[in-house]
Amino acid sequence: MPCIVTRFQDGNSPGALSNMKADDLREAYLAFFESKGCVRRPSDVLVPRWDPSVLFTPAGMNQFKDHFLGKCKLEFTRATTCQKCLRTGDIDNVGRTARHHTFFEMLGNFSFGDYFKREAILWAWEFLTSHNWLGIAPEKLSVTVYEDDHEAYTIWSDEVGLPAGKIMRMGEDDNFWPAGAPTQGPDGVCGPCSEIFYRMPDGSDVEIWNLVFTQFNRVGPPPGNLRPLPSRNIDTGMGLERTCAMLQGVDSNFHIDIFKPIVEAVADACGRKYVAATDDGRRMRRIADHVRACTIAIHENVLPGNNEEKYVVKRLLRRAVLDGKQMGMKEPFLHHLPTVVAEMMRKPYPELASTVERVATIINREEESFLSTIDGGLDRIEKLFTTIERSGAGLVGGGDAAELYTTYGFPPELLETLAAERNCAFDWNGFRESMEAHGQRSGAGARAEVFTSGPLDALKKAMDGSDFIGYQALETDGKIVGIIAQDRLCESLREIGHADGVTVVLDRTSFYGEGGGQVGDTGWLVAPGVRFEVSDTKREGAFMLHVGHLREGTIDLGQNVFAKVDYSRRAAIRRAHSATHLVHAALQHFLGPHAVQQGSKVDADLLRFDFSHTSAVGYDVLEQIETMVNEQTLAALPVSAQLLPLAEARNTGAMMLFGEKYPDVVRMVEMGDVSRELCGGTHVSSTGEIGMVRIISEESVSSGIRRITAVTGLRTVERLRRLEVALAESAGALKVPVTELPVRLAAVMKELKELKKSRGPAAAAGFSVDDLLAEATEIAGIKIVVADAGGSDASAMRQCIDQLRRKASPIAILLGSSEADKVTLVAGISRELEARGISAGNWIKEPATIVGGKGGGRPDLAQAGGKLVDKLADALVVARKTIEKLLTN
RNA sequence: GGGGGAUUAGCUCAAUUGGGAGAGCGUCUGGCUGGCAGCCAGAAGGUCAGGGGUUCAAAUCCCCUAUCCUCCA
Repeated sequence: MPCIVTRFQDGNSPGALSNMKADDLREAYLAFFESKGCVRRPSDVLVPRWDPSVLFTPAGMNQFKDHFLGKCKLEFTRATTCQKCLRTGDIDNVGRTARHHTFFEMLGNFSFGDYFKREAILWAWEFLTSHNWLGIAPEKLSVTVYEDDHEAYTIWSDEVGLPAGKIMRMGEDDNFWPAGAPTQGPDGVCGPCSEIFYRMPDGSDVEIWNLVFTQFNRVGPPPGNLRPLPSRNIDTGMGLERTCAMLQGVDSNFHIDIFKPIVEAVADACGRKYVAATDDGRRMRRIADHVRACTIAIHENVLPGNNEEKYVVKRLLRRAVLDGKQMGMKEPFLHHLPTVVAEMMRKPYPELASTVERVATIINREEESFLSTIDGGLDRIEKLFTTIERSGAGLVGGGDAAELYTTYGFPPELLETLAAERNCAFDWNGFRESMEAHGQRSGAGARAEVFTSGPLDALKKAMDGSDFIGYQALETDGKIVGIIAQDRLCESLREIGHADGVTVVLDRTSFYGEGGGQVGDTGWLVAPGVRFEVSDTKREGAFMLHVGHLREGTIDLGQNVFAKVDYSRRAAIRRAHSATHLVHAALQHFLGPHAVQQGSKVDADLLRFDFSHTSAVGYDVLEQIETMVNEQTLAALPVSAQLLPLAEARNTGAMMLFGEKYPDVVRMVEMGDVSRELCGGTHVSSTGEIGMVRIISEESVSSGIRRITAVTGLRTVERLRRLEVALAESAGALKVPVTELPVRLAAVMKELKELKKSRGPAAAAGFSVDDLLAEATEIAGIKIVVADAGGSDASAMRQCIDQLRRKASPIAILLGSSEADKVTLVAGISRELEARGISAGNWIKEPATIVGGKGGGRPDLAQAGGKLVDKLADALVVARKTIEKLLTN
């Protein structure tokens, strides 16, 4: 692939190491802070699934939340990272401005109760200005501090030596984190910050570095609500892209060495030239940004979808497709771009290369799906335009546009373009109002706090977690270290028969908490005179939470109990979990390496396994997979688990999931030489224990993801038995051997159908059309049939009328039938009578009232009904009189 | 998590105020035919997503469930 070298004018170079490449800046920053004692940590994943309060990693500090709160044991108190981040708050500005992105990288250094303001400020200054590092001319830099933060001000002025004119004091909206926290909230840790700005060649000041000094705990509204924290933290961030732009002397982040080639690849894919200051230039930058974000998100297995982070990816992709469409692109083109993104990111994130093909496929699919959504909306839009033209309004209403958008996903920008082609205006204000209303209706979801807190926080400070010994033992002594009822920590539990589950935490347990797809254990916590039934086990951090009900006695904090896992259930879960690994391996073998796990649920002798695959897995392949898995269970392969460093596990080729962040030491589960997977779950010791594995279904669960459900062990036996009984009973009923059931059944069905067909609808009701015709009376050459059709239903009578009309026109027919508590009448007349102004609908009205009902229909056929079953005969008499009168007039 | 929409023949989709379930393509049969989606005639093919309700009558109105699409968080 072409590597485009961006050249810069020397006149713009800010210092000694000008024109520094992004890769070099990243390395320099991390190396510098390493030299200050910070531990270099890898970037956290872009999608932190462990953190429910955010969809994407928004900042470098995210992976250190627990460190900041002292919620975990600190193995280091200084750290530095280059973090992949994604934010959508400023999405509308992306492409329009020089500095806004969705995806970006943030360089940061962090202190957890270690160094504070002085070091953070001095080091930042050193890194920026020292000729050993960036060597930026000091006169180009200025800073801000929070208005009350005299400490920071003094460091900047006295120690760094910045003149007063270069230090601005700003209010809480600009220089506090979270913004406006002192007066507006939220409660919790917060602090002033200090920002460093660079004077660009055009005279504007660009913020390149933010130093956050978290030193307060906010408690309620002011005054006096900011309490000093015992341990103060440093959280800093320097935007990689904008700092690069500064160093490389380019006017936009999109023109730095790792970004410009992506923008130009977009231009190539669109077959036109990139000209920065045009609408298309803006579109290309936006596409480049969005594709960069999506490439990495999809790499982490976040596929475009309908909620949460999946929806963000979808929205980004669709915006990019739309931009292409607005530039005249008719075919998918985005999928050419991930390769370029991976190449630009090769140094820091080499793993992107391994999934780039898959990413491209997924992007292509989403492009196609969006294009077909647009196609689907087009005929709807035609209808809209015809009504607009008819009304002569010359305006596409905002409400209509919003409906098209929210219901059918048709983008308003495109609608505006189409409207313009027909000389129609577009009501953007109305559109925004309608969207506002839609937002109101949807209801704003409660936003999770940045730092969540719960009843376990105190426990987390006191200990690392429960000691889990459930891999080896299913029974153990343990001490109760926490009791949580109604979301609150309690000293004891005395009430028997409480409705809501209570959570018990032990210092040591054999109970496996739900995780890794495996369901939680059940069982008992017992002590003399005490029985606590555990109905589920969950986990939070390293704590196992035994959820259940007290059945006997009382329990207290500090008490010792004996924890007994339900043995046979756990054995069944083990079987299913080990079978899952075999199924996973077999899928990869038969479908290819793309068929990676997307999620799973492992229950007692039941497993559900989701994996990436774009089409249905054929029956024959399923059969092969099932056979392979059963061969492996019959071979009774040894299963072992061992702890080893992550790097070592990676070298063994163990199955690892992209986008998962693994701890430094991982647990690797091996089954013979057929499966090697990182897994924290519980497993059999030989695959022979699994018993027979049967795949019972294969289905689509969302686009690009298939689901296999299978049973193991005793459940397979039960299932087979149940099916056999059903088969045997069916065969018995048809009096054939089981093996001949399909043939016989087909024959019976065929016979039944032919039988039904050979008898007409009238015959089914016990009379014939010919009989009716024979009983017909005649007035003025027109036949009249009025008859009781027994128990026929309305449909049979209709067909009967049709036959009569075909056989003997002109004719007027009215049939009635009765069931237990219901009378149905159907009347029909032939076309000639209809032409004379006679209406079946009018005819049927009077008889209908006789049976206590009403009815109507079309002139040539009408239907009515009533409740008075014994009046049917009367109704028929009336019907005959009525039609005779109508015909003689 | 919430809002809107959809679900009808193998496929793509129609069906006015509630009143007889349709078309095109595909399939099958027969006939015609020197072409680019050949033409003509005929036939088969339906749990109108499932369940409940309103009504004399429901594909159509109401409620519930499932699945899919879509917007928002």
